[in-house]
Amino acid sequence: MYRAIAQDIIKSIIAEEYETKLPTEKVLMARFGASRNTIRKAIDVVFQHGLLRRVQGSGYFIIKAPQNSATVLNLSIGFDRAAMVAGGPLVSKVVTFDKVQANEALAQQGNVAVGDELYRVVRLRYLKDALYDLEESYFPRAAVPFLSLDSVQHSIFAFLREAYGIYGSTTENYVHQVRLDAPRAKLVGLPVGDKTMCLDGINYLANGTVFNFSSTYFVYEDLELYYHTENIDLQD
Amino acid sequence: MYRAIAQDIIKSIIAEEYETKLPTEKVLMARFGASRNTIRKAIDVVFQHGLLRRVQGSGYFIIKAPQNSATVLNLSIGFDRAAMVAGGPLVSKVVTFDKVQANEALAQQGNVAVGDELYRVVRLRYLKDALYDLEESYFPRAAVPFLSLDSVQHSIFAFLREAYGIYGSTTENYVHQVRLDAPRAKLVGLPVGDKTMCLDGINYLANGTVFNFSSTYFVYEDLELYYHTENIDLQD
DNA sequence: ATTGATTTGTTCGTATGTATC
DNA sequence: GGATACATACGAACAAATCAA
Repeated sequence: MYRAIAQDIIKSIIAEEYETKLPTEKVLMARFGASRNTIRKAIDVVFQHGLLRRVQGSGYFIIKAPQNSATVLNLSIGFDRAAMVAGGPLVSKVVTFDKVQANEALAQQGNVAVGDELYRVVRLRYLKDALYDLEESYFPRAAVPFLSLDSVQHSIFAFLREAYGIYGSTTENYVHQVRLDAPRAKLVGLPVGDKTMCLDGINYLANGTVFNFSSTYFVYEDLELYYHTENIDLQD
Repeated sequence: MYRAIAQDIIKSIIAEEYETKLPTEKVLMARFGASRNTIRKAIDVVFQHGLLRRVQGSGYFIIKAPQNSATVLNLSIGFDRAAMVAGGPLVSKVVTFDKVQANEALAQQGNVAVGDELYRVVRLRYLKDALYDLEESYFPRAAVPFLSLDSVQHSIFAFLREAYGIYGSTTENYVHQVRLDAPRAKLVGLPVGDKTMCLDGINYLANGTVFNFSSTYFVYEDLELYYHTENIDLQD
């Protein structure tokens, strides 16, 4: 229920139905026929997407800036979702699609056991003919029974959602800079040793198992990763 | 109440009082003498700090990895807080401390009006003699009445909290790569044009006004910015 | 393999506090 | 000061996933 309401509110924000503020909780309660607790839970979700700022006694204010764009990826809504609306869908060119066994390094990176069987998908992704990123993605077979070449050419997450009802619940993200090695540099057309912004992510199912982990090397010019945090006053 | 409980739970996690799981809600209710809703609200806070993964029917599992360290900044707990425990306090060398008026670019960056009076603090920060970052920070005088040179040499946020009860409620963060211009390159000792990871942040008070915005250029080797997201299933 | 107990997830109602207008 | 609007807290009930007997 609160998910649907949140979804609805987010759509309204994107459609710019509200100028600067959300309607009051009271109004939303009437509109959606839900209790105050449910409305507030829904607003929490919208807030966590980085779309709101709240002021007690005044209201919920819409944040204009982080609207997902070609150069701003709102990671608060999840990388997969962010990448889907970044000024048009990304086009994937599959470089590698095979199965590998997790070695020490991969096991460490993906929080899985050494020897686990993994689908490996390496893709170059383009936004309107401009190279956007290089994505090296792994899917443990224990969690993902089957991946087709076709699914891998489009949105893998969308495929998993539709085919298996697999949906990520939490993601751990690490942003850092990496000096490109020769093979990767060649793939993205940058000099060897170039400092590139990289997002490492681990995606968990609701039951706590890893169904995906990946490294994404960003090439696109002037790209910004946006996210939003709430600072609760934990006086110590 | 839920803040204090959250604080307590976080301390316990850091002190490694729990092995892999949190006690059940029932136990926590008894321990803190609070209702289930309040306990769950507190756990939400801990969760948003990126310290937990939750599994319905099973429990709350502690995430080991993102423990703040010298090379991992957990931004889910707020940059200021993360920087304070990054393997020892950072030592600041103040480069500039003065008052300026917001020009077009600053007004844009900080979501303030052109002409607003700003404290400007530029600092180099070190971790055990190694340069950690270059921080260019601005504090609108409308929100921050006074800053002393002394306060600026230590944790400014701690000073604001203690002196004025000023506490940030939400932060908007943008991570990107910047090619260093000559003055900045000289300050940090990197080549001009070097691609450097930069964190732009805007900090808001609970009443919605900006009390700080900043750009932080990271120099420290192998630094990773960590954050944690929850992906709510908004089926569309 | 089914059942039953445990544990977290969702939703309602209600009351009171606090900041803003 | 009064009305409005968001924040916090308690109690209760049922749903859904997990786990152990």
